[in-house]
Amino acid sequence: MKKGHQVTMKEIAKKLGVSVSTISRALKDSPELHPETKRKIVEMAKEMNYQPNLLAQSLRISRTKTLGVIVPEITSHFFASCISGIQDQANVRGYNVMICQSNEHLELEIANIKTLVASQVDALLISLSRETNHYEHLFELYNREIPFVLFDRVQEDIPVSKVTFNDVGGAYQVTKHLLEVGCKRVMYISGPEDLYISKKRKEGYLKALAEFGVAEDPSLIKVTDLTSEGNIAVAEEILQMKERPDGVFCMIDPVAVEVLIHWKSQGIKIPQDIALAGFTNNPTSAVIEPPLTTVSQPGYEMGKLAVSHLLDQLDGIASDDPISIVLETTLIPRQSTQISK
Amino acid sequence: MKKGHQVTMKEIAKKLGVSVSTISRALKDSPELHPETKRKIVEMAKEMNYQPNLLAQSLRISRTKTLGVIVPEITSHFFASCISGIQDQANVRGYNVMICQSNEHLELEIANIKTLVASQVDALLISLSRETNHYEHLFELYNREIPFVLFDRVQEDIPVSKVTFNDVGGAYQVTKHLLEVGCKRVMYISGPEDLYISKKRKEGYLKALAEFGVAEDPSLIKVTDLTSEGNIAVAEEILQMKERPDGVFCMIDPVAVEVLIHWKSQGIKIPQDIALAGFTNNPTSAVIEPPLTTVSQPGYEMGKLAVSHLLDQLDGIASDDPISIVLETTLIPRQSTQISK
DNA sequence: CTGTTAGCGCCTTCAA
DNA sequence: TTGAAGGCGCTAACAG
Repeated sequence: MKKGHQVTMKEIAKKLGVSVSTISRALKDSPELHPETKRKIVEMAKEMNYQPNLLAQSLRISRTKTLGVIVPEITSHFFASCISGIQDQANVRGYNVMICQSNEHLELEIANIKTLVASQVDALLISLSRETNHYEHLFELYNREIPFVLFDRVQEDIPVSKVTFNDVGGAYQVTKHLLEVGCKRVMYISGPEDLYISKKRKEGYLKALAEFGVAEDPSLIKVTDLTSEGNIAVAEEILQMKERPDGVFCMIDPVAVEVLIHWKSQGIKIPQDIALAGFTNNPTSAVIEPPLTTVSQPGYEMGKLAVSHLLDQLDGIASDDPISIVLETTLIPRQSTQISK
Repeated sequence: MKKGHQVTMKEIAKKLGVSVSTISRALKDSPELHPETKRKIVEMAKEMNYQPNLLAQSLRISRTKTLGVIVPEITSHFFASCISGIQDQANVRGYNVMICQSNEHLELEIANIKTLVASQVDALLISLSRETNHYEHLFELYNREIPFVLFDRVQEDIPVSKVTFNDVGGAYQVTKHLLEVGCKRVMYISGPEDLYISKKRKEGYLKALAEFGVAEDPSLIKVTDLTSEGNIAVAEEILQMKERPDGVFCMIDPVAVEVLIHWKSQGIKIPQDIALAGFTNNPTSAVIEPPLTTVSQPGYEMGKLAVSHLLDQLDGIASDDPISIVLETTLIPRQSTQISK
């Protein structure tokens, strides 16, 4: 199959017996042009169904008005929300968006960056993959002076703007909530320990404990690799403990969901035996039984803000100096922590 | 902020004292070239960190190796899966992807098409918005000979290839299942009646009834506008019926989920009082209480297949004659229809 | 084996 | 008020 022919300025020019530059001027409503000529050209363009070739335009002005986006996973509801916010805001500002997913692989992340750069996107928005443990590709972007921002999964040492959630605050809120409903032994189930959010949420967890005068207990911090098997293994491990926790805060909702299902299958009552909370506010968490207490992160807002700031920088409205934008999270208390005493 | 400069062939040429065409040839590994020259050029290109400008390349060869995708909603898990499949398969075949969402609006759908066409995508994959009730924009694409395929939300009269699920079959499966577990009065909750899937799933529903010798009963077909309010209104309506159904098949999972939640809040036991089933197999449906019987649609596979076929057509491997690819669905029986007698 | 030339579609001086 | 010329970065036919 071959693509049909697109009308070009040249053809309009020939048809009307004028030069291509006149067409160009007429179509961008240049004032220095006879109104009558302009009218005729605009009319003819419409009649011939002329559509400007963005490729040629971009090549000429060396700007594509396109942003590149890299996320770990499109199928994650959270990242889908971010993308949605990015797109909407980009469109508002007259930009298009090219989206790639890294599938949580460093290698793909690097390949995606390369593709997007080759496609001459004006700037990038990146959320790092779980595998990303070195950052040369990002420093290279920086050195090549290709504007970009990091969002959600960020790396602190890269000198670009970052948009994140107040992870410490969110984890603090939820831990505090567990303590307030009466939990005495609150556990934190963390993801891989080198992940940014693992660290930040642990920080919030410890902060709440400290505030309530509860001593840190290493046996009350478990680590999962975030796979289903890993999550369920941790859930089972907890059941085997001599002294079980009476409240558990999972770093992310999917872990909490799998723990909850496993425990229910073992006859554990939630929240009576163990209260359980997550973080992210996935759609699933609201409908599971019992509904899961969690912390909501406005992904759509995050996407919008990231684009706004990035374009402000591009347009010179905002300074090029990197800033850190921190979005607040909201505790969503549900039945999984509603201990009636 | 201004974007940093990108190295061009011209610069490599000047540095090495050869012509630009020689550079071009070396970089695409042309055989008619002195190996030594080639070596030097490739080396220098790497040293200068040369990256080809896809824009210029595309303009020259008038092919972008980019596909445009339009979906109603990225945040829907099903469409996210499709996108994921589209991207993966496109990458395998050396294509990039630009994604747009219509947010279920016809106007945005039209605007998206325009943008993607202006960006010179080689072809499009489109899933129609709910609002789309006329099809001039698609016929225009067709007339302009821009290759495209429709997937999931299709319109039958457009002479292009379509990828769909066997909706009739899926609805038949799930209705039959309800009848087999002992339901006597099976209801179908439909979406807006002009939607393709509303019609097709009704067809499957009726087919199963007929096969079981059950007469069609108009009072056992309800229509929702698919909003939360609409869904809950229908749920409540059913409770008010003198003769309630004992089994209900909802056109899509989200409807079933909202019905289920409303009924539970009213003290209805599922499946004992009324058995309930959906269609789509959203992640939510597996964790709700009771887990929802539904029909799974492999979105990722759909995306992959749509791209494969489209690119086969583009590459002349497949005929340009439109075909219809129909994917089979799978019944996922869960507790919401597990009536123990 | 390599350079010259021409042009993809568009925009923008510079002249007229 | 309009046209001619040059060039964005790259490829490809045509000469040598």
